[in-house]
Amino acid sequence: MNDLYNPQEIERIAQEYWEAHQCFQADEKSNKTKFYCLSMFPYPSGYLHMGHVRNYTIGDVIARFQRMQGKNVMQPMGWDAFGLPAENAAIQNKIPPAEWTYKNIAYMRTQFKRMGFAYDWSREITTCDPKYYRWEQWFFVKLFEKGLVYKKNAEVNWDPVDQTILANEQVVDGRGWRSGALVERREIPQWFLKITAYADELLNDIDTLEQWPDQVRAMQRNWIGRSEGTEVIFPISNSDVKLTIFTTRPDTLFGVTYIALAPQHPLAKQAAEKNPALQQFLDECRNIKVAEADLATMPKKGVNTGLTAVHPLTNEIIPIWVANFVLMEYGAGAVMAVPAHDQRDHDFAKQYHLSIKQVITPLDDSAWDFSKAAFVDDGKLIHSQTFDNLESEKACAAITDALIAANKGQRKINFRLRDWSVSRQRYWGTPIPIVNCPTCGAVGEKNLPVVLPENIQFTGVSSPLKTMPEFYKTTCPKCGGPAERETDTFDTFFESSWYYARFACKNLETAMLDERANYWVPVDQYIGGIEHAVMHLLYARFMHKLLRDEGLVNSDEPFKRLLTQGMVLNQGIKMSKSIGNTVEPAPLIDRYGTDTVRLFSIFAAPPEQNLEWSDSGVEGAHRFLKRVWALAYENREALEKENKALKANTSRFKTIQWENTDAKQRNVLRQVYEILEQAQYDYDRLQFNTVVSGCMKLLNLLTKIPEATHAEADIQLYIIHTGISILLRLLAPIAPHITHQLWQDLHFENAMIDATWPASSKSALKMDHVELVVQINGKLRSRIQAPSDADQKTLEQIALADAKVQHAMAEQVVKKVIVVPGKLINIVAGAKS
RNA sequence: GCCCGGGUGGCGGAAUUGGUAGACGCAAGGGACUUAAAAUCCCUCGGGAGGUGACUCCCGUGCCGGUUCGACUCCGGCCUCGGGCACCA
Repeated sequence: MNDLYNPQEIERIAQEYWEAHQCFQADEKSNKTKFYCLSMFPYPSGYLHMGHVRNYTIGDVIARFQRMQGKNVMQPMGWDAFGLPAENAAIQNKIPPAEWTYKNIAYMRTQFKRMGFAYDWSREITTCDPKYYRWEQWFFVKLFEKGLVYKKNAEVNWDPVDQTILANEQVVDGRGWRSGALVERREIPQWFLKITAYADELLNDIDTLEQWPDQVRAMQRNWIGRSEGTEVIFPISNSDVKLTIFTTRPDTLFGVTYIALAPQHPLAKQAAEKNPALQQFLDECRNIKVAEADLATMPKKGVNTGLTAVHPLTNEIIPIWVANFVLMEYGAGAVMAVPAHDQRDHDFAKQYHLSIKQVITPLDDSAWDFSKAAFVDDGKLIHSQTFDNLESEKACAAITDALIAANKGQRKINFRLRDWSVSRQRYWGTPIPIVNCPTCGAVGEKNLPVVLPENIQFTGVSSPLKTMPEFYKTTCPKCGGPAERETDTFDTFFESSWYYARFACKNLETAMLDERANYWVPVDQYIGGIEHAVMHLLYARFMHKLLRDEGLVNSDEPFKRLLTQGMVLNQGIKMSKSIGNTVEPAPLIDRYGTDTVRLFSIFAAPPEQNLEWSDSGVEGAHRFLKRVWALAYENREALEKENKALKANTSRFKTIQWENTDAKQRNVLRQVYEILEQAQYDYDRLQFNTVVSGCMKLLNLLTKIPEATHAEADIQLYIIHTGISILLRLLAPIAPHITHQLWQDLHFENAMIDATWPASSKSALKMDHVELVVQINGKLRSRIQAPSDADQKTLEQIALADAKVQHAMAEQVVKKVIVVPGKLINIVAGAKS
């Protein structure tokens, strides 16, 4: 052992030890409780950044902590290897996406290994590997045969110059990022998965996810957006066509003054054929990006179609408009507008001078100025024929019943959630295993995998697959006749929605999953960025239910406990290449070692919050580790000797007479155990930054143990021995290398990786006296000492007898005393009445 | 625009969930050691006022209001920063 902390050397030694003993290879044969710890796998962008370091350190701390709790831990790692950046790199550097991706993976793997993460590398998954995606293709064909897959038209961002489809992020100010051309919405046929068929279950099961953050559960609920309402049929005047709309406020039906259609609504398109102004408006709407945020923030506009509808209950004639804010994807792509009782309808009505008709009046009969705003709350009906005087809730039911009786409507549950579009018109993705046969139609491919050709030229104009007859020309699996493959590929969310299960049986070649998946899944702890709170997690939950219904897993949910960690910021803004404020982990590891970088990223902020980068904070973390090393070195000989004596059962620790020892010494030992208890609590609630604080406190305590008399030498050594053994084990999940080395050098039992978690000590924690705070009217006035078993009356008496309390009370009288045992006494005082 | 979070010293954050605001660390200032520097160690450190002094008092958790014996914590209304919004992952 060296008296200087040399991280590079000890980190190499520790990692070699773990490797040689295959410490992190998980199997299913253990009789310990299993614990599956999974961090969201990364996109292999090329190098490890601080966000990765933080994310994966958090996961590793949990995995190592659980292992020390005696669990059979599996912590795997893999690569979410398909995606847009590889195509962009291919255009820029003229390298095939596959080559670029594999090179990145190889480099990033070495960086991960350097971090000392406790991964079972034998389970590594790469999603662009046909051995992985063939099962995804197989499963898709199953779903296709089950009728859970269908094709329909959907809108995409179309770049007319590059002749390609753009991702939302590739559209900048309405123009293609490379060509600069005005982007258009274009309808193309796409494959969809029927996630809406599982909407109710996905919504209801959120209640079972008790160990997910409430925030994420709320976001998922809102995304699914279940709403109960009524479908109302409005016949079009002088036509057989009937227009269907969905509303959650049928009580306002008599206040409808116009109907608004989505620009993509078939009726709008039909009306535009004879209406050039309308056609121009529809064309204008084609220049809006597909993203909902763009739709919602642009100025509200509309055009009158000239068509009218007939009110189903009054037979009034109602004008039909087209409005750019109506979503074709939601409800029926048309809304009944009630400007008196809906703010957006109100704004639109004022803008285009449409009439506003009040049908709801506030319950307290207060006046409302409808020229200023809509009255959107529930109330009492007026101007609604026989429904007058009904309150909103009852009126909704009554009006819906009347519509049903008249055959003009029905009850309807609507979801905001839309079916999952899994087609991407991109090259670098999993080929969709569908063959289009001129006689049989779309047929699922039987001969799997459909391998993506990797050695290609990628230019960014269209997908190379579309120009490769050797790829798309095939024969129909059904009739054997000539046919063509789909050239679209899957959304990369598809790969990331089932990888967690495949880690259980990565090399399985005869099936997608086997019984091992049921051993490991559900994941006990899933860790990832809050940016994945809705889409990734919802798709993975959906996929899990599909796997269950196919008999491949036997649980309902994939992730038992979820931790969503914050981002790494530098000077208050997200670290990013484009802003140029990134901090490279590699040079820091070279300089301070992995343990320092891990320690800092754990200590600087709680996992769920954003982390502010600080160079001097890293120095501080390093300083702490050096002090830990120094403390161990100072006590090395004594501890080594004592540990050997403990093994030989000749230690004098057993003979210590605690009752007769100085209170100062017992006090130190009590604090050691208080810190241990707190750290345990913090580990359990995943607040690791305060675990580090606790370790720092413990170190400070152990370096300042009060001078012991000669007779207390054994006691002092006992405290040091206990303190250091607890400190090293508390720190081991966070800084595994230094603790591995010190544990060994001080001759503690076993290797640190196999050490057991420290047990608490009730006797050491026991206190005769406690300090309580005395408040007067909630303000801190004094502190008192009291026996820890004193009752409320006694505490009250001690508090009132206190000199400072008496001084502060002066002329006031006691009105009430509140006693919080072990904490405080609050005296409610006031002037004599 | 809609949904979901965050806001506490000069800075990162703590306060076990309504009970001592500022733990722990960083930065800063002062001191020790050193020929010097680095490293290390010790002390001070939210703001204001008073006292020679151990100390005492007042203010203070984005802003305004409320509930409570007591509010960083709960409720209502704002301001502000961030995440997501279906083809970035």
